[in-house]
Formats: sequence, structure tokens, C-alpha cells
Amino acid sequence: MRETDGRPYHHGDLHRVLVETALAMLATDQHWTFTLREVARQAGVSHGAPYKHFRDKGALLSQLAKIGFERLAAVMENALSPPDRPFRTRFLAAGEACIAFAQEQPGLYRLMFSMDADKAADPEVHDAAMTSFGILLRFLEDGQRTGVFRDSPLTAQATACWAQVHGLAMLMLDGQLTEEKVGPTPIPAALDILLAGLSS
Amino acid sequence: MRETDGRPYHHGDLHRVLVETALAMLATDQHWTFTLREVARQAGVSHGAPYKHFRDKGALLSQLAKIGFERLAAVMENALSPPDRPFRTRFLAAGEACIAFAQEQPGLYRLMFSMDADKAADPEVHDAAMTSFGILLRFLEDGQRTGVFRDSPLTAQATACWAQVHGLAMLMLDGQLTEEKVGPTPIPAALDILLAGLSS
DNA sequence: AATCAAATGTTTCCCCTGTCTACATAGGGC
DNA sequence: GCCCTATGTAGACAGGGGAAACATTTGATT
Repeated sequence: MRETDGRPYHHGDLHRVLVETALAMLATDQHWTFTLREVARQAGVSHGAPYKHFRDKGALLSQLAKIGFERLAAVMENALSPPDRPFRTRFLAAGEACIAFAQEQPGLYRLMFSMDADKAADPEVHDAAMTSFGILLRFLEDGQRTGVFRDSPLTAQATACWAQVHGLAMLMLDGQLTEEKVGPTPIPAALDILLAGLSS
Repeated sequence: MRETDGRPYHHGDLHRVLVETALAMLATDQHWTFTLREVARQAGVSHGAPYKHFRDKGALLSQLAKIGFERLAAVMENALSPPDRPFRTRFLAAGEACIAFAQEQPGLYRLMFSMDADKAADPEVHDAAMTSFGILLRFLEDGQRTGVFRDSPLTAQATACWAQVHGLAMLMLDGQLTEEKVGPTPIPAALDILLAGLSS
């Protein structure tokens, strides 16, 4: 028994708390350099405890990446959803929303796209990424049907959009979008160029 | 004296050898996860020796990133240089060359764009990145002068190109460009979309 | 209710890394 | 020939990831 201190021996919900603690760190940090031991420390638990809930550090990272893609999907849907606006407006809103997401959660965003690099990637992460991509695909499809977007292969358009937004996000996080280099408002400016390539 | 083994006490050119060893590791690895001790080991030198040539690990990483940008600039110039071809051809060649570079040196490419994230970035790295960007700017300027490219702000076009190519490269490295998602030839397809947005 | 098995935390190890400090060796200017 | 400095080595330390052994609870079975 542990009547002396308030905390019981068994935490009760450590899995969730570990994830939330790690997410909080990712929100602060520019890179996902946090250590598993520090997560355990902040969760008020010994450094061995996390291994009862995650095979290794990578398993925790995978879960975080999956959550990140779910949040990104929500951000995209939210930016696209009010359909009573021009397609171009919704497109720009979604692109900027994704980039804002990356800027608000730099560590998480970087982590999301780093977790698929090795072959042993968690398929759940891949699926979550696929969901976000699906939202984009459907939007472009609607745009083509309405005649707003050019009638070129959907996957090509989607790849271009995905790459453009991801590229802008990464360059911004990496501090490459300095004003001397790309002007005061590079993001809408660049998205406009792409939009011109999509529009019919 | 060290007459017994062939290696003299002083290496003679350790700085260069450390850089080259690290570059070799970067060429193999998907991420730049190599350790400084391992570099020293492969260079056949004690684990403390590198500190006589680099303030810390970050200093070596910065130098590698700088070399990477110089190589990238060379790749771009090479792809753009024969001017007796249509602008669109040269544009596509340069984009694909950059992405091929990333694919051949995934670790190095990732490192290059990771080194500017923190504020204490080596200004030399930034300058080297700027040089590559300048090559792109000049090409677009030529294109506009010739009337091949639309007459929109240069920095906007350059940002869009830079982000598109970098985004494609990163997505490819991260294994996000699966065929089921983006079709068989996503890179030229996506670059074509962007090109449509640039062309007049 | 008593008991045993599984789940979850803790402690203690091991080996690795980056970095610092003290020491060894070599080469070049005087 | 001698000393200063550049360069390399050896060892120490803190901190991390991970495994193993041990402790504490919970809960299912009887």
C-alpha cells in the first residue's frame, strides 16, 4: 500500500498520460528530440514504466504521428467544409490551415512525416496519412466536376497540392522562408501559382 | 613514435577524412543518425580526436549541410545549363534532378534542410542554400523575359517551385508517394501541374 | 473469502553517446 | 637543439534506450 503519498502504485491511465505528456512536449519543441525518460519523469512515473505500454520509443512516436494525422485531417475538413464559398477560397484556406497547423505544432508535424521513412513503419500511421490525402482527393474531384479545376489526372493534381503545402510547411519550419528570399507573404503567393496550374 | 603500425600518431588530414567518412555514412543512411564516435572509429582515430577539428557534433553537421547545398547547386546548374532546349524541358529536368539528388543522398538531403531550424544556424549553411535559390531565381527571370513564364512576382514563382520540389523530395523519402496513392509517375505529373501555373 | 495469475510500476544493470579534462606526441620556428 | 602549439589518446561523467529481476495491485477462479 502507498497510503503516505497521494499517488497509488498503479497509475491507472498511464498510456493516455504518456501520450498527452509527449504531445505537450512536441507542441513546445521544434524537433521531436524529447526523451522517453523525460516523458516518464513528467508523468511522475519511473523510467521503466513506459515499456509496459509501448514496445519501445518508436511505438510511442508512431502513436503520436497517427494522432497528428488525425488532427491534420480534422483541420483540413474544417477549412474546406463550409461549401458556400468559391473553390479557390476553400483551397487557399485549407492550404494555409495545414501550414498553420505545422507552425503551431512543429515537433508533431515533423514527426508525422518522419515515421514512414523506414520500412517497418506502423501501417496505422500510413492509413491515417491516407485519410488526409483522401480528403484532398475528394475536394479536387468536386472541383473538377464543377468545372472549376482543370481536367487533368486527379492523382497528379493531388500530388502537386500535397507536395506544395508540405514543402511550404517544411521550408517555413526550417526557417528558409526569409523575407529577403521570398517576400512578405510567400505562402498565399506560392499557393496562388499552384492554383493557376489547377484552374481551368 | 609508432613504427610498429603504419599509421603515424598524427593523421595529417583528419578534418577532411572525418567529413568524407560522415558523407559516406549519410549516403547510406536514410536518416542522419550516425554517431560522432562511429565516424571517428571508421576514420581509425580515437573518439576524442574530432573535437580538435569541430567544436561539437553540430559543427560537423553544419559543414556537411553546406557541402550538400553546394552539390545541390551544382546539380541544378548542370540540369539547367544546356540552354538550347525549351524552358519547360529544362525546368522539368532541374526538378527531377533535385529529387534524384535527394533520393541518392537521403541522409544528406534531410540534414541540409534540418540545419537551419534553430536560430544559432551556421550562416554559411544559409548562404549556401541561398545560392541554390539564386540559381532558380535567375532561371525564372530568364523565362519571364523570354515570355515563356507568366509575369507574376518572381519570388512567388520561386517559392512555389522550391516548395514543390522540396515537398516532392521529402514525400518520396518518407515513402508517402506510393503508387496506389499518386499513380506510377507522380513526380513529372506534379511538376507539370506547377508548370501550367507558371506558363503564360 | 482465499489464492493465484496477469498487469503494471520500480530498481538495477548494461552499453551507447556527446563532451570535458588530463596527458602524450609530433612538427615548426627560434 | 629547444620550446610552443597543434593534434591525437585515454579516461571520466552524465544522460539515454532498453532488458531483467523484483514489487505491488487487480481481478478471475475456486
